[in-house]
Amino acid sequence: MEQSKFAAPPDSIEKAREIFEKYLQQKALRLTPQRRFILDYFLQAEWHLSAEELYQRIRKLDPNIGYSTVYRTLKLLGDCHLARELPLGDERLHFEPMYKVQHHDHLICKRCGKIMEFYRQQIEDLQQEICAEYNFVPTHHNHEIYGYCSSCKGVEN
Amino acid sequence: MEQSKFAAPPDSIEKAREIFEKYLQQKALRLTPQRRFILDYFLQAEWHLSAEELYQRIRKLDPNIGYSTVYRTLKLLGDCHLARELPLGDERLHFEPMYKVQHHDHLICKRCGKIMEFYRQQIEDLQQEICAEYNFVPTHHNHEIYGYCSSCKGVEN
DNA sequence: TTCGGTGCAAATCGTTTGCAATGAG
DNA sequence: CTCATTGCAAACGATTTGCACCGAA
Repeated sequence: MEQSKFAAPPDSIEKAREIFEKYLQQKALRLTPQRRFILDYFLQAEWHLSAEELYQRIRKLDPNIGYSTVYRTLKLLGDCHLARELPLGDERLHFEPMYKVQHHDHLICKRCGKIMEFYRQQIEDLQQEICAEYNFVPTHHNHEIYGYCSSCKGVEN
Repeated sequence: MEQSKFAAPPDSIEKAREIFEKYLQQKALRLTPQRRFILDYFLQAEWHLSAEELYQRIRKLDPNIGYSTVYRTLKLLGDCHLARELPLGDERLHFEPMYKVQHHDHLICKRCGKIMEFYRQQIEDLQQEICAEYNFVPTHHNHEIYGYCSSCKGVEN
């Protein structure tokens, strides 16, 4: 029974590292200092980041880590469910660390760009119900609601 | 009260044309043969299309319509809610004609690419409820569930 | 007659990839 | 030792834009 989406995220950095290391071993991949560094930095991020943002921040701490390594590592983290890819409406992909966070989806203001998080167990349950009907095994979902936040909804244009 | 998302889609090509023409007039934009042609072709599409697909099909019927005109017109159609932008997991954006179709969201198989449509009034209602809580005025949403369809769920890899 | 629209080619921009050097196991 | 990984720069692919001509209003 696949349940990656529904498994609780790791609640300690150590546990997350363990998941990553197991994943690498299983695929006969190597644990490099760069990968370890990116994992640690990413998991401690307070919020979702674009690859670019992550790269810029990491580069300040260690200028020897390249752009492509960040991209490649982010993909690995996605594969082992330590990162979640989020299409948040702009042209780039954002990544949300799956660490100590409860699953949630997003409300996005089209005017000021403000992003809020929401969660409804009922919606999660209904999705399960739908999947069962279609005989579909879900791994993850995207759910974003676009519109205008309280500060922007009256504003002209 | 904004309700673009919840307004019924036009149920005749004529009504859709009217919406488009009103929109253009209101913005002091011009109704060109290209725009008319793209509108008509797009609305009759049986399903969501990428800009590329739309361009290729239209080009067969009228080789004088350019790539950029398709993109620009699709954006206009999005603005007046005759097209809905869909991020379906691949690198490109798809556009779904909002014509005679009931609103729905998508189940996407990560292995074979099959796309199925689902709809649950309860989920729509819950979204409204969430927006009310956040004092947020929704215009539209994306909701895609990724996983494996019935034919793919047992398959190795 | 006036500007907005068009097609084309070039530019953008996020992301991916080829490659020679590096280093984890 | 081997072969996965790295950083860099070049490549890619979807989308956008500058521009000179065109044509809707």
